[in-house]
Amino acid sequence: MHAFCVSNSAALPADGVLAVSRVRLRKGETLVRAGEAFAALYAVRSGTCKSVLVTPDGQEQIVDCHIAGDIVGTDGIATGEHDCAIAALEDSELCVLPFDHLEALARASNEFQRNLHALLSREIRRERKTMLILGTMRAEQRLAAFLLDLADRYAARGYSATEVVLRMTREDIGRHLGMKLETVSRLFSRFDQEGLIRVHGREVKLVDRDALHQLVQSATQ
Amino acid sequence: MHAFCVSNSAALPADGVLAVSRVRLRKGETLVRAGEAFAALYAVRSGTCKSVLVTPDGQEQIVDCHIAGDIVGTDGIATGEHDCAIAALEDSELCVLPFDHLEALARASNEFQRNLHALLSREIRRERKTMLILGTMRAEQRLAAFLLDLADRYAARGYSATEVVLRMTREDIGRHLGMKLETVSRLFSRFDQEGLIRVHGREVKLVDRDALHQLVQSATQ
DNA sequence: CGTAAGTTTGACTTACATCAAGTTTTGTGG
DNA sequence: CCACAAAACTTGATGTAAGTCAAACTTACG
Repeated sequence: MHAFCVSNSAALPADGVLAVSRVRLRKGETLVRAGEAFAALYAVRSGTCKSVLVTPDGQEQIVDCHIAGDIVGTDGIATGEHDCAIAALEDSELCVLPFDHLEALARASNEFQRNLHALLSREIRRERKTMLILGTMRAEQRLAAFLLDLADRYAARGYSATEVVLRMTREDIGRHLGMKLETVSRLFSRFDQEGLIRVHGREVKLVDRDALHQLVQSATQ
Repeated sequence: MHAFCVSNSAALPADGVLAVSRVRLRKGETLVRAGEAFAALYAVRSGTCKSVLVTPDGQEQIVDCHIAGDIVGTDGIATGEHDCAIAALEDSELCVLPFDHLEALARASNEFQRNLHALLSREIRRERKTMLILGTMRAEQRLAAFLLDLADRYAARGYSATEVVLRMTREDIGRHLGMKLETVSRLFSRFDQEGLIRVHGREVKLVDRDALHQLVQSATQ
C-alpha cells in the first residue's frame, strides 16, 4: 500500500480500517484476467507485476510494469470488469483493497477522498506520458526513457537511481515499448558500447544518466 | 455534461446543484495550458477539443480528441496542476465543473461517487486502448481504428456511425496516431481507392466498416 | 480576391522488422 | 550437484513500412 498509504498516513490507518488481506503470487501467475469481475484494487507490497492488454488477434501490449508501492486494477472500476490482465514478473505479494471499502472511506474523509482521486489521476498522467513516448519517440529514445523512469521509481522508494534489475524479458520490454526483442537487445548492446549503461543480462547500471536524458529529449526528426 | 449527467440523471440534478458556468472557445483557443492550476473538470457541450502533451523539445502528442459529452481535465487532479493543454478544434462550449463541488457531491451520494470513479476509470481504459494502438499496430491499422472509434462515439450520441467530419488536420491526426501527415494523407487516399471509405477533405464516409474492422484486427506481423 | 494554411502525390532514404543461426542463462529431474 | 532441455539473449544479413524532402494543388479566410 505504500504509494497510497504513505501519502495518506495522516488520514488513513489503512491496514486497520481496511482489514486488508494479502495475496501471494508466484512468478508467472496471474492475479486477474481480462473480463473478470472487479471488486478490489491491489497494492503491490513486494515483487513486480505487469498489466497486459491483448488484441483480438493475440497481440499484447504491456501497459505498465508495477513495483512495490504501486496500486493496480483501476481499469476495473469503469464497468465492474477488468479489461487488463495482471501477472507477476517474479514472486510477489499484494494487498487486497476492496473497492467499496475505499469508497466508504472516501465518503467519510475529504483527505482520503482526495488521495483516491489523485491516485486515479496519476494513473491517467502516467499513461499519457507513455502515449507520448510511443507516439513521438524513436526506439533508442523510448528505451532510454524507460530505463530512466524505472530507475527514478526505484529511487523514489529508497533504492539506487543507477542500478536496476529488470524483471521483464527483452520481449516484454519490447511489448511495452512497441518494438521487437531484437531491437531491444541491439539497443542494450549499443548503449553499453557507447558507455551510457552497463548491461549484464537483466542487471543494468545507468552509467551516464545525463546522456540518457539528453537522448530522450533530442529531437526525433 | 452529457456522458456524466446522462449516466447520473437519477442521482444528479447537476445543473442545479453544481451552479454550472459555461466557457466559450473560438477555434484554436486554449482552455488550459500545461502548468496551470487545476480547479475544475470541463464537460464539452458542443464542438470539439483536443488534449495535448508536449515534450521538452517541442514534440506534441495529441492524447485524445473530445466531442460533446466528454469530460476533460482529469490530469490536473493528481497535483493540482494540469500537465495537458486543452484547445478547441472548432468553436466550442464547455461547462465548468468545479472539482471541490464534485467531490462534495461524491461524498454525499454513493451513486454520484461511483459515477465519478467510473469516469476516471473509463479515461484510464481509453488511454490504455490508445497505447495498444500505438504500441502494436501498423499505420493503416491505427488510422482504421481511429476512424471506427470516432464514428462509434458519434453514433453513441445519436449521430451517424458512418459519416464523420474530422475537426483535426492531417497533421493533428498524425500527432495523435504517431505518424506523419503525409502518411495519414496517403492512407486516406488508399482507403478511398480500396473502397473502405470515401474522403472529401475532412468529410469521411465509412463505406465498409467490416473491412475496416478486419483490417484493425489483422495480425500486424 | 489573394495569401496562407492545409493537402496530395512522387522519388528517395532510413529505422526498424524479419529471418536465421549461434550463444548464454535458467530451471528441472535424475 | 550435474546434465540437459527450454527459454532467453545476441548478432548478422536482408527486407520493408514509414519518414523525409520536394513540388504542385486545393481550401479556407481576412
